[in-house]
Amino acid sequence: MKKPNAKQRILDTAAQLFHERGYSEVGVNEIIEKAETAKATFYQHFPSKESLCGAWLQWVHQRSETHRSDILGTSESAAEKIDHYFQDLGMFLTKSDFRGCPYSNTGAVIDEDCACLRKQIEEHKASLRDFFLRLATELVGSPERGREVGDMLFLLYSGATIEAQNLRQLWPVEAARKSAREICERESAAAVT
Amino acid sequence: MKKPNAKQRILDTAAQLFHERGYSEVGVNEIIEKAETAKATFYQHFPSKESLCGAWLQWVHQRSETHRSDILGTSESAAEKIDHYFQDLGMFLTKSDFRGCPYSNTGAVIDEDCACLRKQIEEHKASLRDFFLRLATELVGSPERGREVGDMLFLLYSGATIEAQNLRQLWPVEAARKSAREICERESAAAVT
DNA sequence: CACTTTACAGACAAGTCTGTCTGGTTACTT
DNA sequence: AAGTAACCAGACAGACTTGTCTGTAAAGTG
Repeated sequence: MKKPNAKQRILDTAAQLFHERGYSEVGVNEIIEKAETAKATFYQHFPSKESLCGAWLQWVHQRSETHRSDILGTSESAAEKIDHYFQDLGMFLTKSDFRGCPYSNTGAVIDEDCACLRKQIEEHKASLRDFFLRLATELVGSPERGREVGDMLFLLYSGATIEAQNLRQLWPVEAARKSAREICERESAAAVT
Repeated sequence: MKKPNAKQRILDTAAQLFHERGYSEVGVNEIIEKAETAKATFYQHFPSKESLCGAWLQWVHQRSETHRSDILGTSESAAEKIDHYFQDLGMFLTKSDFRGCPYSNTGAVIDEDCACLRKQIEEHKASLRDFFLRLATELVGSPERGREVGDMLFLLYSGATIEAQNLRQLWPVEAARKSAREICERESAAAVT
């Protein structure tokens, strides 16, 4: 159980701290201290704190993309996959003390000219939206209706995430999940017609 | 057109800056400079920056409560009131350059021990949820079903707000509005039965 | 062995942050 | 006219911020 190299340690530590308290509330000094490394080493690997934030968000993106494609790869029905995803959200939020979406939390504190980070947020959200769009289209058959239902699920998911964070409670996720299940039932029934 | 007193100037300036860039990204120095007042005056009226934040959130809460009770007071149907509220959200976000909910944005950057601010967030969200709950219950008749539909609308509203902020685009609000309209149609049709 | 990469410790710069304090000025009220 | 409350300018403390720089030590590679 050797400890990983400095860059990885910095990234791991930053991931934890950024997620727990938010990008703007964590300083480089704290990160290197907790990562047990030196400031020179930090700036050898990351040209700035902002670029570390970018690396962190990319890492999160990769994880969540993998998670979604794992779900898409199962033999479950579209409705089951959607339900599965909401269930996992609940587990994730419970585990991480109700700190919600790293992208939304970061987007709320960076200024307009962090174009690179903004783009990452945009791309992540587009990918998440697309996930729901695909499943909804599979569910209802029609692409037009699929887009509508997909966006609805996407917004329910986002709303549940942010309100669970605000209230430090799980019920928004459970309410969203129940709503999603209801939508799936109705839409798949309508699709048969 | 005399300029208002110092306290009001500080509050107005802080309201603008906090909303534009977020609580944690705006310093006391900038506030007093833009409000054209002195630091001593600031601390004469507000014991701390945090208490100014509390005053700001309270002010926002009052405005939004008034807005909601204005809507509730009209002669429109429940479905029209809900649609009205989503429409107003779109106008608000467009006007304020897609900076979303002050409460969510603040909640993402304050730490766990700002109990006072946390409570304000909780209360505001409870009041917003209650607004949708009342309208949904009016719409569907049954309180049980009203709670479910109300929560769904609440989460759609929150999701639309946060994603419009993340993407700097209006479509999440329009999608949520359309979904809400659909829900209202269906539920009120079901309620007649 | 020599060379290069990686990492370390930490001083330092230049600025920011919140909050305190001193002292002086304006304006309203009695 | 005297007194009081509000206000203002700004120095100051003490801690924090990101980022640079110097110099050293260890580890892997030819």
